[in-house]
Amino acid sequence: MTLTSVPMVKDSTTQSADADIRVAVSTVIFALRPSERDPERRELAIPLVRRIREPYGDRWALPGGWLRAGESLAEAAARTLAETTGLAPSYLEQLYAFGAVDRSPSRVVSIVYWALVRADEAERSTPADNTAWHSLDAITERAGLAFDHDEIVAYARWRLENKVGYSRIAQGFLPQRFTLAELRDAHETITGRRIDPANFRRQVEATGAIIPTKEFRTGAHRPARLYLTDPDLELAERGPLRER
Amino acid sequence: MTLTSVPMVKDSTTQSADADIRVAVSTVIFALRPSERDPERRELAIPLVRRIREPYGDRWALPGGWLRAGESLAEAAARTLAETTGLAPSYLEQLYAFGAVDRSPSRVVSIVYWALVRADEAERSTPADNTAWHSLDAITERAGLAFDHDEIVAYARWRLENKVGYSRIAQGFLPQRFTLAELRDAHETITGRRIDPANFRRQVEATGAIIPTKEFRTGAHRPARLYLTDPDLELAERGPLRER
DNA sequence: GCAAAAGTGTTAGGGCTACACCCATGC
DNA sequence: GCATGGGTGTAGCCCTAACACTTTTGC
Repeated sequence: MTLTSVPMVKDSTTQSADADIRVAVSTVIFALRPSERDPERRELAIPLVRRIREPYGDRWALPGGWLRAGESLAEAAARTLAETTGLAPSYLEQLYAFGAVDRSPSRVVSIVYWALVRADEAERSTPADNTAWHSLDAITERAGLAFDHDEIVAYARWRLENKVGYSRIAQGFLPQRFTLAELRDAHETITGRRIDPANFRRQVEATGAIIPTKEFRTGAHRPARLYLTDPDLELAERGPLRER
Repeated sequence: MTLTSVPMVKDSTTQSADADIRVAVSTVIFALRPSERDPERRELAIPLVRRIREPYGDRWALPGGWLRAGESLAEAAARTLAETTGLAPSYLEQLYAFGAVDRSPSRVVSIVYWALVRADEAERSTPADNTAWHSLDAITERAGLAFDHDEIVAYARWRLENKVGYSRIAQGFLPQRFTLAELRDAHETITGRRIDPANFRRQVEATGAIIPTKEFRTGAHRPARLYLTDPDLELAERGPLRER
């Protein structure tokens, strides 16, 4: 990355910005995808982009780019999401702003977002060049991502895992119509814990977050009722923020 | 935060960041202070700085400043906190990155932190010039802060109110030694709800977040035992993040 | 003694967990 | 019919809210 000398404007009465601090936006894009070892099981995965320049040339990194003058932070996140996966997110939330001095050779502040995409869309998506889905477990085991992206991914995973416990975001992984078993499976693979099907059903029904249909999914056993996500409810409480 | 007119510099050597996006750091610094109307009661308050330049000249704004090349985001927040109040925070956490295109005449991304300072320190502090404590209720009623700072303050208050319900942060408002009534009063003024003293006592004791001493605070009635904050416990769970 | 806050005891209700049990389907 | 997941019932446990009651002080 080239450091261009930008005229420092020192206001005599105030310290102004150091002009060589740049703003990037990156996104951790979660999907539930069939595991490669056992295609019957699903696992958390995110798309990564292989870097072609220094620093960290040839390493995998989070999709992202420089913030442009005319776009907001969330717009920049949605843009890079579309550029790398061709998808629109079912959920998008700011994760954190990372600004340690030594996180990059030049001074970069990264505003990181995290997003969910639906399982069916993620499978049909055609990732951009140099982009591939990576299992979260593999990333965590092997580490070695560019910059501080290993830490960022770990933090995003922690946030997802927490939030799935007190919100409806798990529904952001599922297609429009889904069974309770699919929703439960999403919870189980995200948290890594077994959930009692009976109790899960009652808890989810009590929240009113899902709408029963009259359709059933037929399979090897007793047909399971299909549900819809209530479109009037946010997947997670956002408080007084009005982003976008 | 002061906005000076800086020459637009377009970086021509790389199609990289638009060089005229600048990074500021601001902080919402909460304290519990005696109410002006009724000094027996305490209320939430934050220090604000009166702007002396356009835009928003003469308006009140959150303390902050430009991010400097050699400091991290949290360091910048702690620095402006010390500059405006002369205090060190008992708790400091990143709130959110605000980056709407039109939030300032020039393009500014503000990384906002929120902090707590202890009541006894806040009363002894000598705010910097053009700086004064403002009751949160008054800010919310009157609105009229510079930039999008009304929204930022509202969001910070929401975060504080939520977090006090599932963490120990209320202790960040209190001096080293405090009574259970003082801790309960902090909870009550933050949430605006009455709390049963008996139940509150048991719940707090059960968490092990406070250490009973052998001292008592004597007053008009039966003396109350003094407690200490357990220094080995964080005031709030921070997950895998290792800021600073 | 009286008022008021500090502190303890007790009980009812709700939610969660574990698990027994019935239902509907494909094979 | 049998295996299996879909779906219902239920009892114990813990946490919480509500509130009665005792203790200790200043006045």
